[in-house]
Amino acid sequence: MRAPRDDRPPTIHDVAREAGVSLPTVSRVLTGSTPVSKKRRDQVLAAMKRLGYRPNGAARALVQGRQPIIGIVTPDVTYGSAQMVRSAERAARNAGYVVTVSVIDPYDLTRADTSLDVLLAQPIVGVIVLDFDRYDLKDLAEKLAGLPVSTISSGGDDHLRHVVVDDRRAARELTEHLLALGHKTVHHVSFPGPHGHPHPRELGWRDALIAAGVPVPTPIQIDPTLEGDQYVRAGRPSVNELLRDPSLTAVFCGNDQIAFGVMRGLTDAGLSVPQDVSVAGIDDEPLAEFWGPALTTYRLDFDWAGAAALRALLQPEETNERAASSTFGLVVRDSTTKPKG
Amino acid sequence: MRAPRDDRPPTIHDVAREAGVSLPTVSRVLTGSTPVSKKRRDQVLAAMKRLGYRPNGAARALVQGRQPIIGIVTPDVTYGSAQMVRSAERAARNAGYVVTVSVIDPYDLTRADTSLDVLLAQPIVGVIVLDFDRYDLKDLAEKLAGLPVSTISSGGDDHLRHVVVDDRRAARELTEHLLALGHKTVHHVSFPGPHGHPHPRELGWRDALIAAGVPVPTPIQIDPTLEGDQYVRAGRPSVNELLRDPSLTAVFCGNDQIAFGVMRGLTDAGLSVPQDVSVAGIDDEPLAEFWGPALTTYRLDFDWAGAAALRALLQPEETNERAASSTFGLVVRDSTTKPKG
DNA sequence: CTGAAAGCGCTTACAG
DNA sequence: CTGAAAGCGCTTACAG
Repeated sequence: MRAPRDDRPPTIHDVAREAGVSLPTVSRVLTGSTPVSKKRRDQVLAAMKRLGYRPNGAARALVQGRQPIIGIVTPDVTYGSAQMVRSAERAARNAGYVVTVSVIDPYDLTRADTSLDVLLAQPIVGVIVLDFDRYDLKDLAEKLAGLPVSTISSGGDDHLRHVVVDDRRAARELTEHLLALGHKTVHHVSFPGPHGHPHPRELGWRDALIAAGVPVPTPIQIDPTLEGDQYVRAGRPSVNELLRDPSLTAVFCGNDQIAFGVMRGLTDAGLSVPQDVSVAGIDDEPLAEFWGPALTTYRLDFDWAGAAALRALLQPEETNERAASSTFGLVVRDSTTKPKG
Repeated sequence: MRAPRDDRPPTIHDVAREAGVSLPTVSRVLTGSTPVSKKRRDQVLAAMKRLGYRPNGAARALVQGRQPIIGIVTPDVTYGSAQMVRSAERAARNAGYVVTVSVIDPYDLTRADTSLDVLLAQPIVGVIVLDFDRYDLKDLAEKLAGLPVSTISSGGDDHLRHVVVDDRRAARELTEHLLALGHKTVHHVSFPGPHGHPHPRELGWRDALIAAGVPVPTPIQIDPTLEGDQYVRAGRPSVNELLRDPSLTAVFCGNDQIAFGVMRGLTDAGLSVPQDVSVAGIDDEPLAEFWGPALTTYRLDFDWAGAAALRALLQPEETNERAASSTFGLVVRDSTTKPKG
């Protein structure tokens, strides 16, 4: 039944024999759980080196009942999610965990299923779901049932540990900023939400328009199957649709990438930003301030959120945090101004 | 010794009892290795559902001797590495593996050590190292000794399975493009290589200048500890250094992000691109074509490379591939032109 | 400080 | 098609 020795890497057993000590002794120098005499410790260390021994995480995990792996599920790899992944990864590593990232496209459920199954077949401690808003909640919740899950979303869900990055509020404030400048209304190129539902960013935009009692233009939808780094491509063509409304003076875009594309499209159409049309994004990517004109946008707490989601997962008692750091807020730059005339 | 039942999730054993079948039967419906009668299969499935059973990957891994996890080590999360991670992840998933990503900063070896140790303590099949050029080879190779490793680098290493994305050639061709336009020489803002060594992109630039017999300006170094998405910030300040040389007419930047920052800095200094100074990047990020002016750059085979590195890891016999697809090559846009006069 | 033994949850020949 | 048993590599009480 046992595979021939050479097929498998050396085990603790080989090390023990090589070092002339018992199995538990090897284990002890590995874990440091119990003191081991210097002499034996050195023998063991030398034997490990000679054999090229590497501990088998699966075996260790089996015994200890849990494995230091945390799964991260993200709908795409945009600036924001990359930031959250990075900060969650850093926090996880500091806590002794390793992070496994699965990009699960809410618009490609067949592949998504495979991805999730592969992820969930791993011995993981729990799962962090980024931009939870974009998933069809029931499906995902069912799949994850029984596992510790922490989510980052715009609103939070009472049934799950969650961290709130308030996209909806950000979108509302951004829209209010444009209205306050004197625009009669604000158009919107929307970031895709879950199947058939608007993203909270679209809801926040709508909130502001309705509260102000101004007309609500039909939002322009971009192709939801675009890859995360291709949103900029969606911006340019959407300009054609925007320009059908001659009253256009201000656009709020579902993220900075889309805004970059829209600005480019407007320029190509002979319009200037912000003189003819004001444009705002959301995310505050590093390039936003370097664009010409520098982009008005909204800084979200991505760095904070990743780490907070990890805390929520590991320490449920202190859960359900809400972004409150000073890095959250409107960033007014050069791409928005008063309407002409 | 056994932990109280309620502390641990249900096992195959619980399912077997609940379903009134034997242990191997449950295992068989799980793996599909052997046919199971419809009646029992249904009983088992129902029991699993009732109990919320989820297979324990660690146990499975232990038995099978290998675990479907592949580690990816990357120095940062820039556009190129994000692309490679994505394509490797996709290929891995299709092959039934899950991918674990560790961002390991070549300039922060203390943290790097922890990261690597956590990663290597996991039961992984092998490791893919992205942008291998940026690491201090000996250290890393020693750590990874004995594990299957595949690398993506500019040159390849005979001791390791590797995939070549020829940065050096790309940098050379880009520099040649600028020289061919009539520039007397080309300045360089360099992308950080491994400690104390130039990155292949810098070498390629130097190759071209030396081959052309033109003077080689001192390359401008950016802060190597910058995060991957912050390179754009390095571009602007480097303009001050560039402008010390009054003969400046062309700059090749170590990546597109740096080029964006440099273009911004030049504009801020009252110079126009490309009339006063030509600027080229390397990577061809999605934004390169949307920038004003659209950036001349070099498209590298990131998508291909990630998948190829996975193949090299899993099928060493067909290893050591070299980028050859049609997506590899110079992309001339608006940011480069002939020198004035 | 050290060793013999049991057990983590699962899969895989083996024998029907 | 099905069940009893061994074993994957490691850790952890237990007994000295």
